[in-house]
Amino acid sequence: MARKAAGRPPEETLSLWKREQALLKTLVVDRDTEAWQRDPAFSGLQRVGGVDVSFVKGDSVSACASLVVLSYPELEVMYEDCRMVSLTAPYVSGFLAFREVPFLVDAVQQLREKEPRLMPQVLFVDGNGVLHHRGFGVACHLGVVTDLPCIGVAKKLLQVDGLENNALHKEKIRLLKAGGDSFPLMGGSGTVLGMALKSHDHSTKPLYVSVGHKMSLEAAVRLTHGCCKFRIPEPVRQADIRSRDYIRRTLGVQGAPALRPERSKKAQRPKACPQGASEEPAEDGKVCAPPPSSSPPPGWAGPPVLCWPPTGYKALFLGWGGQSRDKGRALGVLSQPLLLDPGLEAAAMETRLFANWPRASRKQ
DNA sequence: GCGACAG
DNA sequence: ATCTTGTCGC
Repeated sequence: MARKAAGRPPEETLSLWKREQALLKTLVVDRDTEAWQRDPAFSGLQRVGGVDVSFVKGDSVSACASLVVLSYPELEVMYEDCRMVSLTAPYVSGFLAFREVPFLVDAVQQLREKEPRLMPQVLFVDGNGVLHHRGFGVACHLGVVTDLPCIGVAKKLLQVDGLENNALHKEKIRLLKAGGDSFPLMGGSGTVLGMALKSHDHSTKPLYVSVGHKMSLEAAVRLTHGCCKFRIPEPVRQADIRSRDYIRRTLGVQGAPALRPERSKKAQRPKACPQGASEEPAEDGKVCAPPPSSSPPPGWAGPPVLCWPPTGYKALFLGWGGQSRDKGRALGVLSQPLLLDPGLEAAAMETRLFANWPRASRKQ
């Protein structure tokens, strides 16, 4: 049953939260504490972790918290823990940790008890570290509470302490794309709060890396770069992928997207990606086409239809034209390959990365 | 079109 | 976060 979000907490609660943040902030260690962090090749580093919380669509309480551990430098998943949780605290900017951290700590604790040998030596956290309203973001919070080195990786700039996503910032991003690897994010106080990082070649949109705990900013940035196959560091990306998949498997087709209205023929033709959409580089040899001998899944009829790629992917995926058994009526396409039968779904997933998608022409 | 607002 | 989709900028 979908539940509603809790409202914004009273000021009294926020005051308590601020006090707790101030208290825990004194425990943050923003320098390298481990030998591998200073090694040029991170020699001695064998396990990197990632955490994430994914939500059930239309339900602000049910979520899946995940913890994954990957080998380093291979970046292969060696441990995965996904669990459904009921969130209590609402999301309030600046207080993300109070919403998500308790469940992540549980996951770390369970790993500590059951598979201590798989304990990651560093955790990548979806969100900021010291780049935060009060210098104590979710990555610091999780780090202090678990005593693990943590790196904060945000996908959007948190505009705080004078940092602004303004024209100057955007200009720096353009320069980044052309040349450099990263640029510092300096707060009003003159302190470097984090770094904007181009996580791989051809990346358009930077990551915002900041110190969580027990690690220097330099090492955090360097390791983040070393853990990126795509824009998002692999540990966080795997945690995200797996928690979303877990929700799909657990809730089944109940959470399946509804049919979208039919698109015009013109609209169905492949066009250029929206600007900035190509966050994952295309892989060679992966072409979007219907599987050789495919037929519509039960309840669907009609030829395969090429659909728009989901946001963030330079990709196509498959859907079926025809009628839904349940939802009835209009010709339409699936917004996700979710309702395809298992074989077809696999095929569709394989074709998500499309090699020759035309790039958007940039207007100068 | 009000601006901001990590996830 | 979740949706989705032309875009840009003040």
